[in-house]
Amino acid sequence: MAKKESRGRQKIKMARIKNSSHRQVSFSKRRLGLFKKASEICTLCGLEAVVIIYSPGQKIFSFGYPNVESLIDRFLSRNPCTQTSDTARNLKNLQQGPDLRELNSQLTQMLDLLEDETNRGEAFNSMRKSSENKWWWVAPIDNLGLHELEVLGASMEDLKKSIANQAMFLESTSNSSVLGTDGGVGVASHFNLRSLEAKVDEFCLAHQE
Amino acid sequence: MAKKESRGRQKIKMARIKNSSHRQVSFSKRRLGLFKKASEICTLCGLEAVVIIYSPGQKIFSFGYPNVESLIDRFLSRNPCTQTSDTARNLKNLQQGPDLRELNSQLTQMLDLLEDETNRGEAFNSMRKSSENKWWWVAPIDNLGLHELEVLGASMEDLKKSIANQAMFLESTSNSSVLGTDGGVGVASHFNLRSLEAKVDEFCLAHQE
DNA sequence: CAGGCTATTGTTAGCAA
DNA sequence: ATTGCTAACAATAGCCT
Repeated sequence: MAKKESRGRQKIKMARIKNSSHRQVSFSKRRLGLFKKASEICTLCGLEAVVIIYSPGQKIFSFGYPNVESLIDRFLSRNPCTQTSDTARNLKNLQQGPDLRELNSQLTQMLDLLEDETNRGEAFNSMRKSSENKWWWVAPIDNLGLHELEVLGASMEDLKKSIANQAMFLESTSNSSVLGTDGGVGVASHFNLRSLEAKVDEFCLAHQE
Repeated sequence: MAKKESRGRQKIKMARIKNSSHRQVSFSKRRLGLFKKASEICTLCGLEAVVIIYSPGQKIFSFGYPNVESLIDRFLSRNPCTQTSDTARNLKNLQQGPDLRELNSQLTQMLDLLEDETNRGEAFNSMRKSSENKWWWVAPIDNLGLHELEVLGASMEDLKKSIANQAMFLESTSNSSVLGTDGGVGVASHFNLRSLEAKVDEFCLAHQE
């Protein structure tokens, strides 16, 4: 029995990771961690929060509870440091979330709950009551994976009755110059949290009409 | 030798904490934790991020690297789902950070570096090179503690030459109806990260003219 | 390149001040 | 309401598949 003893983490040095590959990995992992933390503080403390991450590339990752845009809007309204408030107010009127968002939010919930369910299979019972008025939301900066979204959305309907809580995170691409021309050509959308992706994928295929 | 064995955390249940007091404590701690995580991912991965938290009260806590508003602005610009983009563009022109911000940012850095310095006293040596083009910033939603800010700012100038890195977090109140009338009456501004507050306080008093 | 694994470091409830 | 402490939990860097 060989003993593996040097596989754990080492102390991290707080500086930009030089190795691009390692940096990317760290980013992926930590992004999820950050979003999870945000999710937790929202749930535990019953408050609203937004996290937006701009990757060096063209991707924007954002997480918001209950909704990214409304919170940003509120932030602008509350932030009259510049002449912003006026503009922000106008913004407010225009700012109404499409329906794609809602779908997405439900998707989000499902994915995460699915995880919990898979792992334990009963914790969601008590969640159901307290989470009906809460909606985790992951912002699609552009149109994002409308493709997969529809697929998932369909199968989701089946599950969403019994699950609702926590958060999941979604990536959206906004390659404004490479792939997106006018600002409406979302590309990639990955859903990952632990091993959820695989499970969800199964589910989707199974529930596809 | 009395053994204290039941003082650690227990498994947290992911639901809103009923006890308002506990919830507040948890919020304080977790908020710092979240900001720290955000700070870390920014530093390690060399990217930009924003975190905004809306407490149930009137307070808004926000953290942004390198700058909250510009990132939010960018978010809005990149998010043409509604007719927002137009408005956001206008917003862009108006949005220029005052100078108060800069002061604040420097403060921020100092505080954190101070911690590191206190703890180790030499790690900051290598930081200095790589952090010159990075500015951690904590957003004052209103005008925030202009009071303490000035006091700190003064003493800060003395230190800021030798320190620059990481992030610290600042709270700003936006009691728009209670204390603020027009949107220019910030009130509280606390700086905390571990035991920094005390140290900084000392420092400020020492350096006050 | 994404996921699984695990030793380690990091975070944080519960107390007490 | 924030901080220090400590022991539990949780996140994750380094590896490997």
